[in-house]
Amino acid sequence: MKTIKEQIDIIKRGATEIIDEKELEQKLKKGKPLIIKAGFDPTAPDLHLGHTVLINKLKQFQDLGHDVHFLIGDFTARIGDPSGRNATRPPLTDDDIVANVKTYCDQAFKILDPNKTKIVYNSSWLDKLGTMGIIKLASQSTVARMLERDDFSKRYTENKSISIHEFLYPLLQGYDSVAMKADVELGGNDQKFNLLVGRQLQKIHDQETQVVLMMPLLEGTDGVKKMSKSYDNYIAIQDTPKDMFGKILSISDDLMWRYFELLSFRSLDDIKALKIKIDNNELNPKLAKVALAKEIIARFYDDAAAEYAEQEFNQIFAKKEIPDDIEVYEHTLNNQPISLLDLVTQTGMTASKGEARRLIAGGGIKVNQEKVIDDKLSFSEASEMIVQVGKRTFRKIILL
RNA sequence: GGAAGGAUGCCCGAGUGGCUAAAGGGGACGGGCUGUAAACCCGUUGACUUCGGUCUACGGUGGUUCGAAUCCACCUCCUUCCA
Repeated sequence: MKTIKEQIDIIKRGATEIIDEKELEQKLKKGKPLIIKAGFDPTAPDLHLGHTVLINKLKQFQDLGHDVHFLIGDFTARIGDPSGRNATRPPLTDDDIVANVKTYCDQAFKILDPNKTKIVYNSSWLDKLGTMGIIKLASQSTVARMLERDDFSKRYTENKSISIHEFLYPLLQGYDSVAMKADVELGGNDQKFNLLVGRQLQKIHDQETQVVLMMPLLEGTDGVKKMSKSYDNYIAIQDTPKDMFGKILSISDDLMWRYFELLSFRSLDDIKALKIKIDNNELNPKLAKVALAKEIIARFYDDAAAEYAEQEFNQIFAKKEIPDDIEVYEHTLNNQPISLLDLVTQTGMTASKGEARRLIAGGGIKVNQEKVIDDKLSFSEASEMIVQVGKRTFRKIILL
């Protein structure tokens, strides 16, 4: 059993803010496992590295002997949460939710211990709330209070619409904490308001207030926006080792440190030492990035997969060779010649013939390692070729 | 319920009858340079095409006109002010 000081150090690592640290200490002093709450929306079954920042933290709590509750926000998912986005999300069906939750857990359990994790659904208490319950809940906060939330006040002053039910989400999320008697709630930085509502409501319900632990939002591979599927800047847990390697290598050097801080299990001292080496030109930043990529791949696959991903990467990009396992596409000629434009579009390498034409004009398509110059190129004889679009899309095409 | 303003391509945004597949910016993609980094430079950014054009597209539906993103009518949605 770790001392309270040691526990707090582990809990604090990487966190942006804890409200309130003293309360946390007091809770820990009781020596009982704490109820740790973290909510997930079962809308996007693809977990990405951004989610793992939080899951890693849950894992740490778990290792410290606390009681991790993985909260599935199935109630809200069935309504279609529009918060933060302009476009409303389509509501999910029950079947969708069941399927999503399964994929969710499969992925999360690559980090968390399934035997020590309780999965709870907020529909199990929110369904019972009823209209009166919701109105009562709504009476426990105020419009002014809601407008304190950044995105609400911003949208309000910008004359953008805010639906009434959006005010309900923080309240429902807060009510989850009441129903769960949460001791600690984990959330992203952007969740601060909602997390604090939990404390407020617990107070009203005469409960001990939860400690709120905020983790930074991980930037996506573009280094600017938060990692998110909708921005297409994410590295999914289910990405192949090859994709993971490529995506991690393509992040900027600045961003690499952020990833080290939030995703690597290396000690902070270790990371600092690495940075000093690079600053002194003793180490190519690329090599640090390779190490990071391999560490992460090994976490979700294994060392061999990480090794192989690196090899393949070097083959394609360093040596500019062609990868081993290329998707094969067969086409039967039937005495009809086929144009490269058609071929490349049919295989899905380009979205349209127009795009293919433009790519050729810009020198972006190669056949058997040769840049294609003529966009009228076509093939009439049985043959085999490697077609490359851009830097990373390869296809082996067999003409019969 | 009354009044006013608005909706344009992936996003923001200019455009008030033909020269508009629609300025400009962002993003994205491709090329160059590199370490598939950043920065920078160049190019592309609706589909089809026999490369002559054809079709689709400025919230929706109709209309005026030789011709509409642009004018008119109705509708939908958003915002503001008044009640």
